[in-house]
Amino acid sequence: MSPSPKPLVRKRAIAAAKSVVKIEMVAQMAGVSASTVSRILNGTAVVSAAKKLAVDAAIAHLGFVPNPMARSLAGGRSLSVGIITQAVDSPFYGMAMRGIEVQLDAAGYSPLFVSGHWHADEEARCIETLRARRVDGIIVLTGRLSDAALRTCAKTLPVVVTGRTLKAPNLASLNFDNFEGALLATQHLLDLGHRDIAFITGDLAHPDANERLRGYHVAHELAGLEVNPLLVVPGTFLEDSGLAAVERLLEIGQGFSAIFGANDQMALGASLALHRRKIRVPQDVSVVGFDDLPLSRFATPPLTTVHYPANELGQMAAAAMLQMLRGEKPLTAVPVPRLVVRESAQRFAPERRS
Amino acid sequence: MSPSPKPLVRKRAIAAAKSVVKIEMVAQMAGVSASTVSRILNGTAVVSAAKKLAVDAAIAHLGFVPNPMARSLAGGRSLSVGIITQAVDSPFYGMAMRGIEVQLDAAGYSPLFVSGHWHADEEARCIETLRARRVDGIIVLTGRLSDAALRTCAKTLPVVVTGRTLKAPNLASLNFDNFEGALLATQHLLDLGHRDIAFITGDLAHPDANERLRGYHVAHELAGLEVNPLLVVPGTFLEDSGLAAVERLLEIGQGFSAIFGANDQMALGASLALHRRKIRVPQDVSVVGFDDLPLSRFATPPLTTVHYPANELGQMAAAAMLQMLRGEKPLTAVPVPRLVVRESAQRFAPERRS
DNA sequence: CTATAGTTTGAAAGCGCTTTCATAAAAGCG
DNA sequence: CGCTTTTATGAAAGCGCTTTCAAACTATAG
Repeated sequence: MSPSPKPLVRKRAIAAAKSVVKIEMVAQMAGVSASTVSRILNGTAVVSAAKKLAVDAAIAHLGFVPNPMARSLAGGRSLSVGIITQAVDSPFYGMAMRGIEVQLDAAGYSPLFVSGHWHADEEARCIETLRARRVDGIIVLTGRLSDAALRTCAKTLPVVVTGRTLKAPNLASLNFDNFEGALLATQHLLDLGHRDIAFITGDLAHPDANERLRGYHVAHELAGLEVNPLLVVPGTFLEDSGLAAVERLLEIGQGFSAIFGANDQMALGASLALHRRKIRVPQDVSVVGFDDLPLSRFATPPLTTVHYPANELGQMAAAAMLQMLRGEKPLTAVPVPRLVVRESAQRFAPERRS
Repeated sequence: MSPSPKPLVRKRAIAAAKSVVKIEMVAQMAGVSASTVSRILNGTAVVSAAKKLAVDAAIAHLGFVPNPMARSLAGGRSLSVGIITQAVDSPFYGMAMRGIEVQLDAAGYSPLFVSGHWHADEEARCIETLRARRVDGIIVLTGRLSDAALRTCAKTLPVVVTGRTLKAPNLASLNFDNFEGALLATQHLLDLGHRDIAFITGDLAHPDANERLRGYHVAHELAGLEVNPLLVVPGTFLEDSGLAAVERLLEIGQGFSAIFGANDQMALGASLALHRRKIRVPQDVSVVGFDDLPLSRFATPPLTTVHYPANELGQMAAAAMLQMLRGEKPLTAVPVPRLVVRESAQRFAPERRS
């Protein structure tokens, strides 16, 4: 046993041929210590102007890019935030994701997208995944997670959630006013003279769906009208459920002059059902949707719908997250609903079919 | 200067109240060294069955989850792969992303999505971003990057690219047969008796767009027919360009009995233009698209289109990447195109408008 | 039985940063 | 002007893992 610890200067076999620039090299070139470079990089302390200049030059010259893994490990933050979306392949969530991406990127954070597919337990698993990846915060786009679960999550990480209103420490909620939107849409139809307005609900396990339903009801109330319960048909937010809903309505012989779908996808499905029965939109029946998907503008006919500012909402969610991460109080104002009038709804004309 | 290095045992202030389980704690509980735990975690070496059992138990008991940052830093791999997509908010890329996500996840890798927005230089910047994040590989979904740029990139990282055929070391390309798909669609229209088939091209800066155009041409050739160049109208892959294309055709009085849009979005735009002019689809004019977007099934009328297996393609791209990462030769077989016949195209009936 | 090759295991050296602690230099004060 | 307070800077200790190296065993043979 040789007590003299021989200076084992060995090299990792892994390090690829092209060695990346490290902070130490920058330090050396600028004639300062690594600590100083780090301080400049993070703005953690005051550094003399001269040294800052030298370091900046060295960084530029060497093309140094700090290794995020090392930073995270040492700094205790990962500079990434997890996004729980419901479906990466949904146009709707896609827009929100885009908004988030833009904001986060500007602040040097990376988004980590995972999808929960509308399952509370899958979302819970997503949270675990994200936690394992050591994200600095989590943005939940709507979803089925219970309020309690979110609160618990917020105990250890800042959380931003959309699609519900929830007050809790370390948690911000951005809720688009679905009620107001549905109110607007229903009133539009009412204003056009429609009295028998069918409503295809979304999945009622979902707060959004309930709020939209409520808007439909309240619009009637405000107009002093009764809602015919037979005109309210359940849907799932998917196209085929809109189609099925209309077929059911037609089957039971329930008359209606307009349809309000709780989202565009169902409204489009409903349109197709009407088309199949040779019922014209909007001449025979008016159709209104909710969400304003990009494609709705180009539907046949272009769909009148409530604009859902998914992109802005995403941006705001990200902004709120960044604020929380900086220890500020997050802003939670959201854009107000706006009806986009296109061609799928027109004034009620009595000479329609039953 | 005291030469005796006093044993500074200080604690980080950062470490939150709830300390996470570390590998050392597992080691201690299992009565082995951290090295052994690591070896079991990674399967890097043979470990006696007894110890493995003890360690597994300890891991389960403590709920230990290795810190990916530390792993990456020490191991030299980040266990993440970068995906350059063109638009996170596109239904089309969304499906591919979903496919990628699934595959990667199963292998313990994380996807890192960035979008290039159809700009070569923006994509180049994306590559830098990803490289800075130390991804282990890059998947490029189509895009405008030059072949040369991709080859260069492949020198330092495994690359998988879709939407083009490219042979290079350390690079796999998965190319869906757009030509064959367009051939199928055009032949379908030809078989239905159509002779004046308008074609709305995609953005021709794009290989896919060219291949689809070629399919349109070759289908005519094979049928011994001439293509009327006036029937080929440029588009951009976006809905409004499909609409504009049809309007142009109508304006110059060019007769046609069918339209083949280089993607569904344009085909849908075209349908709307027809609808506006009171031209019925498919009675007056047949319309065929390409891509088979989820919504196309519910268009009015449901769109006949070429199915683009975006999800499968995404899965395959991810699978190929994982194979490369493991040092295997990647499989690059892709699904063959398939025409989905729905209701927007029907047999040519001469009693149509010009 | 002792020498030799083959296995399993642990100690310790990093991976590339951040941050603490200590020190040297600069500044303030009587 | 000596002495205390305040900066600016550097040395070095981790962050939580992986991996090398060598030591401790075990099995195989001479």
